[in-house]
Amino acid sequence: MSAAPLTIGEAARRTGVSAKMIRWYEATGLLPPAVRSESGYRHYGEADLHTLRFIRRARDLGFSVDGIADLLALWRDRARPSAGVKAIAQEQIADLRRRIAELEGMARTLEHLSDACCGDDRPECPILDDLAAADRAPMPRPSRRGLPGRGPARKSV
Amino acid sequence: MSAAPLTIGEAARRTGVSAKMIRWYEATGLLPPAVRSESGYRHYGEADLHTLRFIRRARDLGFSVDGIADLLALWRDRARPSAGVKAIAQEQIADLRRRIAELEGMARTLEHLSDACCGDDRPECPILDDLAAADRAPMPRPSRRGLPGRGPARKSV
DNA sequence: ATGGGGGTTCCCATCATGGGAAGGTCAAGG
DNA sequence: CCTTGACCTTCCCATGATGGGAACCCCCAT
Repeated sequence: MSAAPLTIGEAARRTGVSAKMIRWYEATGLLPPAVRSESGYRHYGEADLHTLRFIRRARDLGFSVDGIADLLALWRDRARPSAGVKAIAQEQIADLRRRIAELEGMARTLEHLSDACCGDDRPECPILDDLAAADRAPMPRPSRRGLPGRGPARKSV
Repeated sequence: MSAAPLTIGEAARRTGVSAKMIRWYEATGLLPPAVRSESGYRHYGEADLHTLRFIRRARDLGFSVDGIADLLALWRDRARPSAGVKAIAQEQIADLRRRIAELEGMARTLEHLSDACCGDDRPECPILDDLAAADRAPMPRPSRRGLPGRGPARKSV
């Protein structure tokens, strides 16, 4: 057994987690410190690759790093009750549904406005009229809490 | 006319844009430098409030600050063709739809997994089994490009 | 032995937002 | 007049997950 230890770049290639992120996960405690060669290179074995793929998959399902830490702990505890895992998953689902609903609301509003705008050479524009409408209640901003949202924004719309 | 000039806090209260953000919008050029009193306090008039409400509304529709800058420019240009505005709105809609589809995919997958997990005292858990499945292709991460995603993440899942 | 590819650390940027410190200003009340 | 407290100013820092890049070290193959 004990396959040849892989360097971080190789581990990155095989798991789809970038070398940069592997280092970061280690620095922030999501991963235990990797074994080092004499010269300081990190080395990874099969078990590490497994963990990295787990992380990668969880990220793809939208879990935050904190959530993944919880999942990893449960994963390593072979006696865990599945109820705990299911609860985490359902919180995540609820979170996703909340975010979807928020975006859906925005999209629908914009679609209405866009449909009402003829989009030709003339300056009349219901979209701008809506944005500029002065009669909006200054609601206390529905608190953006709980919207991870991943990924840097596009450069410009 | 010329109503009494408002302080930044008052403007914030009336527009739903926090004082902090008003200063930041000014610092980054989204807003022109505000008029100052002798002692350095920023003062805002009706036109400024109007602009701030415009910004607030656009943020609520998910536009990035860059997008809002474009919209503001069009708004101020009374001769603009509405086509430009409509194009921006439709890009934004497409962006929202893309993000929704991504989240929807995650939610559906998780729902399948969650449904398959009995969530009791026993340790068997299809959710963890899926996350741990080793046979995943290390696809080059579907490039998170173009997903603004607003708002800081929740503290922990 | 030399070159190139890849490792290491450290710093910086993103995007929109809030928290907080240190210090100046203003209006109301004693 | 002076205090008090609310409000303003600027400046720095943190968030989350990610990438970019510099400066430097290491290892293997020609």
